[in-house]
Formats: sequence, structure tokens, C-alpha cells
Amino acid sequence: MSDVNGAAAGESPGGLTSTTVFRLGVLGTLAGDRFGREVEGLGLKPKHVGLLAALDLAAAASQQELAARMGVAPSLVVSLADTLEGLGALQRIRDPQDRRRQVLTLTPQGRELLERCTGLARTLDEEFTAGLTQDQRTALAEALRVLAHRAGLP
Amino acid sequence: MSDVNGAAAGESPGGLTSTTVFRLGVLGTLAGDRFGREVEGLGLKPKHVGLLAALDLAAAASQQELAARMGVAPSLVVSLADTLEGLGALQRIRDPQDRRRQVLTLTPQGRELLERCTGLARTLDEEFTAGLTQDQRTALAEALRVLAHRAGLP
DNA sequence: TATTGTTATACTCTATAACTATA
DNA sequence: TATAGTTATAGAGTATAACAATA
Repeated sequence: MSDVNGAAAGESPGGLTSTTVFRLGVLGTLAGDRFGREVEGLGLKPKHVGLLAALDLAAAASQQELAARMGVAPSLVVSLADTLEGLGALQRIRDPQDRRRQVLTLTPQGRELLERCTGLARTLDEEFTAGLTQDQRTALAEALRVLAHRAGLP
Repeated sequence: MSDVNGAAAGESPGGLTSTTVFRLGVLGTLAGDRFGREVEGLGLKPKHVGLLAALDLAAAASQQELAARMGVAPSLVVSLADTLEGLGALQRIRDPQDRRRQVLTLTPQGRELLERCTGLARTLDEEFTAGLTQDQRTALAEALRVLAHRAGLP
């Protein structure tokens, strides 16, 4: 089941269900679940893809730094990286300067995997926004871009 | 140095993180977490509020019907309703026609609680959209409204 | 002694399944 | 026998805390 805020059916205008936070929460969960089902076939979960994307945007100096960037616990990065390393999507290389650190780098397969995921996301974008006009789509994308930036995201 | 497809490493425009589903997912989680922290002081979690909102929209014939409407398991409605009943926000009344059924109704306190939550959500809306122009806010709200409807939400 | 990565453990959320009572 | 509600159990996901290696 996939409804973070517990949705209902048929609201009086101005109620909780018409607020932006409520709709963002519900639609966000829907989008995440949908994306999760899509990448499941690649052996991935959304967080794995998030790690790939984070690495693609900028190499990580260490797993801890990456964890901070992703907003998750360092121990979670360990298991995510374990999976991705097992898939050949990334390499762990000990930093010779500081052998405590593991530098993570995307392999060509990792980059290709990420591109596949990006393609899936683009297809889902079209599915999700099929009910919008082109102007609405553009406006939504721009608004989300601003909100993401304000939230400290790429 | 970009390749033929224009996808160089570290390049943001066109990447996964700029898709609508990715941003919806991340921002939705952020919004849900933020709202959860806000209603925590009222002894509630987002799903409790979702149940209140669902009941406010239309009385439920039974807990099972309500569970179906909210898209959650019936057993979850039990525990959510337990909490809300303990807070005096709703009443369980056995249906005399079919004593297996419990009819849930919002109490005045329940309605007031929901209004408080709606007020909190509205405040968060302003916080979230503070970086947008008024036109952008309106466009975002309208786009989310359409998407919510298409997803079968109120 | 402090920090990185790892492992072990625990906690939250929620679904499924078993059970009770009504029908 | 079938259904509504409840309780018991289990699994996913993730954080916290203990631990090992390195600084």
C-alpha cells in the first residue's frame, strides 16, 4: 500500500487534502513506489539509484561524506555500495593517503545502469504528467526545480 | 567534454535528479517528514491525520470500507482508530443492523484536531513555496491538483 | 584519542495471517 | 460458511550503537 498520508476521496475546497504538502507527500510516495517497481527489474531500489546519481554528480571523498550528502546513515551507504559493487556498478578503492577511507567511483557499467534508470524516470515523467498541458508541465518542472534547490538538492 | 548524447559525468541538466519523478519523490518525503514532525506534538502521525481527513470527507460505513478508501490494510485502521478514539477524536459505534460493523464518526474534538492539522499544513505550504513567485505557486497548486485527481485522490 | 568503515542490534512501519464474534 | 474487527506475527527499511582498522 502506498499512501504516506492516508488519502481519502472527495474534499471540500480548502481542506487538508488540497494543501501542497499533503499532495506532495501522497504523490511523492506514489512516484517513489512506481519508480521502485520500475528499477526492481535491474536489481535496484530507489536508494541505490540515488547513490549512483550522487556519485555521477560528483565523486565522493569518502562513504561518510556521501552519506551526509544523501542524508542517510553511513551504515546504509555500506549496504547500498555492497549491492552496487556486486553488480559491477562501482568500485571501492582505498585512499593511499588515508587508508581508512574508501573512494567510490562509478564504473562504465554503473554509468550505463544510471542512464537506464534515467530513461525509465523520463518515461514515468510522461506517464505522470500525461494529464497536464505543455505549459503546465513546464511550470511544474520549474517549480519543482526551485523547491529542490531550496531544499539543498542538486 | 561531452559525448555524442550530451551526457557527461557530473552534468545536471537532463540527469536523473532533474526528472519530475525524482524530485517529486524526494520533495514528497521531505514534506511528509516535515508534516510528521509538526503533528507529532498533537500525538499524531501523518496517517492518523489522513484518517481524520478521510472521515471528514465522508462518513465510513465500516472500517474495512475506510481501509479500502485510504489504501491501507484493515488492521492498520484498527490501530489508527484506537489512537484517535483514545484522544477523543472519533467514536466507534456498533451498527445495530449488523453488529459486526463499527461505524466511525468524528467528534467535535476530532474536527477541531483536523482543523489544527490543516492550519499546520497551510503554514508549511507557505514555508515550502517561499522561493516561488505567486504565479509559480498557483501553477504548482493547479498541477498537483490535476495529478492528484488523475491518481484517484480527492 | 579520533575517525572510517563495518557489523550487530533495535526500532518503526505496515502487511499477512490467525482468531473472535457476529451473520 | 462468510465477513468485520481484532490480535499476533513477520518482513522491509533504516537508524543507532558496538567494533575493528587506521590515523
